[in-house]
Amino acid sequence: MTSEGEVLRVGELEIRADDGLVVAGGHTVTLSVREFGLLVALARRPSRIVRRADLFQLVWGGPLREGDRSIDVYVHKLRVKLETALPEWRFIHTHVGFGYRLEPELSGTAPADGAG
Amino acid sequence: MTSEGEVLRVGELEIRADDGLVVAGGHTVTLSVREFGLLVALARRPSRIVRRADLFQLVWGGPLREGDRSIDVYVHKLRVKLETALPEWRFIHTHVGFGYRLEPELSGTAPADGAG
DNA sequence: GCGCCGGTTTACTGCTTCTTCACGACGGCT
DNA sequence: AGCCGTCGTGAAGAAGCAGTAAACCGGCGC
Repeated sequence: MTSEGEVLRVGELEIRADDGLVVAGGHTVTLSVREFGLLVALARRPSRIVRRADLFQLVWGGPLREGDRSIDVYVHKLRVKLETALPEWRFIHTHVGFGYRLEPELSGTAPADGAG
Repeated sequence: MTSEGEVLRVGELEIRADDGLVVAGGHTVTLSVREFGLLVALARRPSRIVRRADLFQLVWGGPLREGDRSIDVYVHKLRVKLETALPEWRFIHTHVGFGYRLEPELSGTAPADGAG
């Protein structure tokens, strides 16, 4: 009965893909269906850029229509919730013109990101 | 023998699954068959989300028919009884679109939970 | 037969979630 | 500098889902 199904881990995040449950540092994070789907889609390709069209296909289940901003809106919602749960960390990184990348990174502290 | 059968503990709740008995803080809580079944089904997956279809299968013993609201009704009944027994605590948490999760949580106190 | 009790179904209400829109910031290009 | 495409963000309306009360139904004891 303790079979846990698919469990994705990204930094302090524990994502139970089969249960619809996310735990951040021992606390349960409540996500909506879309938010959760988006997080799972990103978490399955950690540290890699996932194109917007691919995200839409995975979460919404259809082709991304021109002018559709749903992804932007839900990336924002997800960021807010993740930041509320783990203020120290940033998870979702934007790659303009390409897509989004999920990777834990300390916020506030200057990351070794091309700086230097 | 001191074998007590299956005893589930969730916070102040002590659920004697084989006896059909629930004790909350030394006080016995009287539940009907359905209420008890529901509580046991949730208590066997503590801190995890149990889907509505799974709950129905476990408690009612059949597939959840479309439009059936029995689960909602019994979750409500259960909440009322648990809250009467332990007003300080909330046990059953709703995850819209996913299911329910059993976990003791102080009412009124907002945990670090991005859920809004 | 009648009332009680638990289970089931229905109806109404309210909140959550989803979608779309609007405006502004940012960066690249001319 | 000005224009344009992309993304961030807040808000409004619509749709879906859950909370809740009450009606309805069948078994049981009086």
